[in-house]
Amino acid sequence: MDNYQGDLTDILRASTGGALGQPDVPVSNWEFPSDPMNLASSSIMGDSRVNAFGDPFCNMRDPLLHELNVAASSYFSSRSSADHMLCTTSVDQDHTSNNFVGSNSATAGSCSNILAHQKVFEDHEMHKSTAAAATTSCRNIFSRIQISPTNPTKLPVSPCNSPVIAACSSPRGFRPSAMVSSDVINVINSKGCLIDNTGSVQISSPRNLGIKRRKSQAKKVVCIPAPAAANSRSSGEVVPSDLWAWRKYGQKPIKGSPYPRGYYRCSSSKGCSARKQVERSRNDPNMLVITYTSEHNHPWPTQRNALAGSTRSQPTKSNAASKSSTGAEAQKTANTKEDQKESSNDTSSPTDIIGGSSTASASVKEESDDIEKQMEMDDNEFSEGFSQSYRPSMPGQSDQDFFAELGEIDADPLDLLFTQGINGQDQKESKALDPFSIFDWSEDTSISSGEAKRGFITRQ
DNA sequence: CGGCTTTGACCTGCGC
DNA sequence: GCGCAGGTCAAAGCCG
Repeated sequence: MDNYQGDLTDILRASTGGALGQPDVPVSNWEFPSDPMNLASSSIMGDSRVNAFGDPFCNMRDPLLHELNVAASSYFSSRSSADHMLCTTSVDQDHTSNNFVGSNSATAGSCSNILAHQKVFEDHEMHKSTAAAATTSCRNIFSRIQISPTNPTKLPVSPCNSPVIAACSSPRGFRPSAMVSSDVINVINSKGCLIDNTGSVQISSPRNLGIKRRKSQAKKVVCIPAPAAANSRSSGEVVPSDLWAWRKYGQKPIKGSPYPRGYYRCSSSKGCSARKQVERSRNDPNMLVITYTSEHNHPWPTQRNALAGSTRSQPTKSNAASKSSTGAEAQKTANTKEDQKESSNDTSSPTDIIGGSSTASASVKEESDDIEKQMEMDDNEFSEGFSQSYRPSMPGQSDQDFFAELGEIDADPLDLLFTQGINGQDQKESKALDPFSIFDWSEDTSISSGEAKRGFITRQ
């Protein structure tokens, strides 16, 4: 949990200490859109290419990214949470990582969720979008901070090599990009997501460029707070879990980084080429940089057992260590709870899907080895890189419920997921539970799966 | 027994 | 061509 505290700290401190560069923005000024999901709908996200090439699973969303969206949904159910969210936009650069005091755990959780979205920012997609698109995307709570396609020169000198990030202000409550100072950007870069000089996410490194070109694979990079110890492995490596089953097949020390990089491949389905790399940010050990490579060639695992091992949060040796205090049953319980938590992510919680803890804030970023080259890439190529989108779970739960379920989850969230989300049934029911159509992820909605996904993704 | 992690060895691409 | 670094393989062992 400690790993998350810093994020929450950032949020709360920012909320109470005055928004960085925007201390005078009344929270009340920020208005909720009538349709929260439309917030996530930007012209950037409006690209239908994702579904254009017949990917059978194109309607599915990346569970991780989905969770981010869901978090927003949950967040929207709480005005107070929104307030905190607003604050997160102005993260204090002077934040410290571990001094958070959660006076309101529920709020803090929501806040973290919000932060997760706040830290979601786009990369190259913004470059491919027009300024108008950027403006539109500002409606997206997730993209309030985005890569600016227009004024890269104003970028702060960030340790990160990440593309230009510009504040994307809400047309209603937020000021224009000026509201987000370079400090904020720096914070986001340095803490939220270190798209900096860390190995796999490094953009400017000739070697990495070469590797990327060599691999010629689309990648998406997700930065999240390091999950709590519950997910830690014997090596101390924390591996966020998502709906996919990942099997670790390698680990390598990365030059220049004190933290090794773990290599995982999807084990949900044989033959699935999806892979991910997990490493800690060398600039912020509390942050994990997860690089997803390739794509799943199968739908979400429909049963949790399909993820066997994926949630083996305390495997083997580490388990033994864990058992020393709690015994095998404790481990079993831990795993079960983790599964539950992950499952709960399917339904309402974004927080755990990534971090297995209740305060996962995430930054989702995608990179390309070369923006210009990326720009040159045709749509088809792009789609091949991330053609797959995933159908999200349809929680229909309030964030309050979510927090309640963090403690005990009885129902199988996956059931909810597939009854509401995938089967597309009970839409009325979902509607009732989702007055804002938050969970209406049908392609016909203003925010298609591709939109939702592309809102956070570019290619690498 | 199946699936997982661990970890050293091997492979590959790139820069010099 | 060599060395480096990242990425992958596969054997060994653990766990439920």
